[in-house]
Amino acid sequence: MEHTSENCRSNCPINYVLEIFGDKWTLLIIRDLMFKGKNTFGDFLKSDEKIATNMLAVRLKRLEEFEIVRKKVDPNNGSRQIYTLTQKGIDLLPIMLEITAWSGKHDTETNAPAPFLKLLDADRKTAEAKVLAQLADNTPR
Amino acid sequence: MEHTSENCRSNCPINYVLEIFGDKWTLLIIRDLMFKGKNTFGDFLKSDEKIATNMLAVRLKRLEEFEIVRKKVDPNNGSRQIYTLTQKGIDLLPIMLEITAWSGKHDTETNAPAPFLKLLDADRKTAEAKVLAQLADNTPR
DNA sequence: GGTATCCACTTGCATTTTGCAAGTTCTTTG
DNA sequence: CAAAGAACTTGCAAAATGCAAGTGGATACC
Repeated sequence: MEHTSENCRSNCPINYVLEIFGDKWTLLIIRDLMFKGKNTFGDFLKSDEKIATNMLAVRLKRLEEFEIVRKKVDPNNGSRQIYTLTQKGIDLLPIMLEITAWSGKHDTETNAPAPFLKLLDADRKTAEAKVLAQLADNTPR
Repeated sequence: MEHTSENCRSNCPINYVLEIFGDKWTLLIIRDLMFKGKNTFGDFLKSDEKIATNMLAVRLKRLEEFEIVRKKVDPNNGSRQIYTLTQKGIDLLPIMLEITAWSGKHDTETNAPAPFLKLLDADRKTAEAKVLAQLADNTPR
């Protein structure tokens, strides 16, 4: 999806991510792909926040259009689609980690694991590498 | 504003920020406060994205409720309110910088200044300090 | 090979949120 | 004391969201 004067409000970098992620659902899909090892429509549906099927379908389509997510038929099961992050999607990791750190600091009820928050605070780069390694692990080749 | 089981979908850290910033406008106000030296209702209205007055009023109220923004009557002009970031708001800076870097990399049309993107890429901490210094400068005491 | 089941959507419709235009109130300024 | 500036508020149409039910293409089971 292109980002032209007809369909965008400005070329501000903050606005650019708002035009993609400025809703209550899209970023949850990224979270599930990035941290939870989820990669099918059914997986995303099972998350705590209970996205509806129509919302999920529209959001996945948009993420494909922006080339943040790619889908392929599961070679082991032709009725199953497998979603994966593109490099552009993987590049969101630092944003996701900063968000996690901020919520970890300011939300008293956060369920972010304390050891991970500690690692984040101590050494952002190691935390990043850890998530990337885990991502590579459960990504089907 | 509290974050209880009645008004929140989960205690996931990503979800926590979505419940506050999961719309197309709220983060633009933070941007204006953080990077553009804006601090009044009228200032925010003038931004490129053209937020409507009712949206802006509701968003500012919410940001106050979450203690991300504070308002005070301008001592030099009693009909003017001055909005400032709380510490919780200032703590959003790393998120904002990662967003800027991501958009700078992936949006070919971005208007983020190239020298700043370069600095961000080379040295996140210095970039952060620069913005903080500039913020302290134009914050009325 | 026919039936049931799983999975990924699609559709229809009620509810909520957004967007726009036009006030209103309060305060300062001349 | 009248006019103008600033910060909202209100009303209403249009769009987005949320929920429930339905569809269509694999695969699995007998």
